[in-house]
Amino acid sequence: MMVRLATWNVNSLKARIGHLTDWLRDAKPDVVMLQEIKCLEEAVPRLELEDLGYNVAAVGQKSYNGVALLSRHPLTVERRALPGDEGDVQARYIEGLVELPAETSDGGGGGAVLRVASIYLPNGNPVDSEKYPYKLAWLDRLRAHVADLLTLEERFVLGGDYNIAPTDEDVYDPVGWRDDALCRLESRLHYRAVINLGLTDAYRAMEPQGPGYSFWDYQAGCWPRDEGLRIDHLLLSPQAADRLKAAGVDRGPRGKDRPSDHTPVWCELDL
DNA sequence: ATGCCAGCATGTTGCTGA
Repeated sequence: MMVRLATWNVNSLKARIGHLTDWLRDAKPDVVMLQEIKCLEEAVPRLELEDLGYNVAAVGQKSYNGVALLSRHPLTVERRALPGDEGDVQARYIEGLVELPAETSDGGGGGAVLRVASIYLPNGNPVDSEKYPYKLAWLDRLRAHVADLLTLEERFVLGGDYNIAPTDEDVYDPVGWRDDALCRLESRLHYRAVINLGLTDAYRAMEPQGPGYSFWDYQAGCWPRDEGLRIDHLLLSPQAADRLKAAGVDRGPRGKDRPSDHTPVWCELDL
């Protein structure tokens, strides 16, 4: 069974609900990780999503941040925050289990399970503010949690806006962005420490040459000039990466009227 | 060196984002 997953920073779920439902009807993903829903959990337009066949789980926050999971299959929430700092109140992490239909079982008798998470990693700018150490600490906490998850030897997909362009190939102007929190070496080293535990970047694994931009600033005509960055990623456990069949970026939603500044990144797993 | 755009709340201006 082919399972389609996608991650999309919608930059306000309320403002983007029309684009989101249009895209869900077109792309028909099984699981979607959303970021920057910018609303409380009770303000999520649940019925419009459920009408399209999705189960919905969200961790919300007024005005800022906020993450959600959508799944066409049964969904249970495992975590509503990234472990490692009880004092961190920003809504940036939700983790759940998706129960796939029983006929996709690999022999265990029951249905197969896929663990998924939606991640909104701190931006970190400006780098001389307290926001930058918060970003690096968040990456360290993520590394510790991924290390724990890997001991389970499960299939999992951690999708989200990582606010990291992993290499210069992922930036339209690497020199201009060299000292930015999304690109600077210290950020990349902390991110690579997560990847190097054994995760696979789905897009880069399938498209070694493609620019794969997923974000274009609203300003300065970045979209028409294709001046983008690849900062939204689907990171796969080894057991999920073994099943990776395709990955890509869907630029369609970024070209619409009143778009998010990000566009969906997707992958397909044969589970 | 700054603003460029967009969304939101503290709302007709300021904060935040990337």
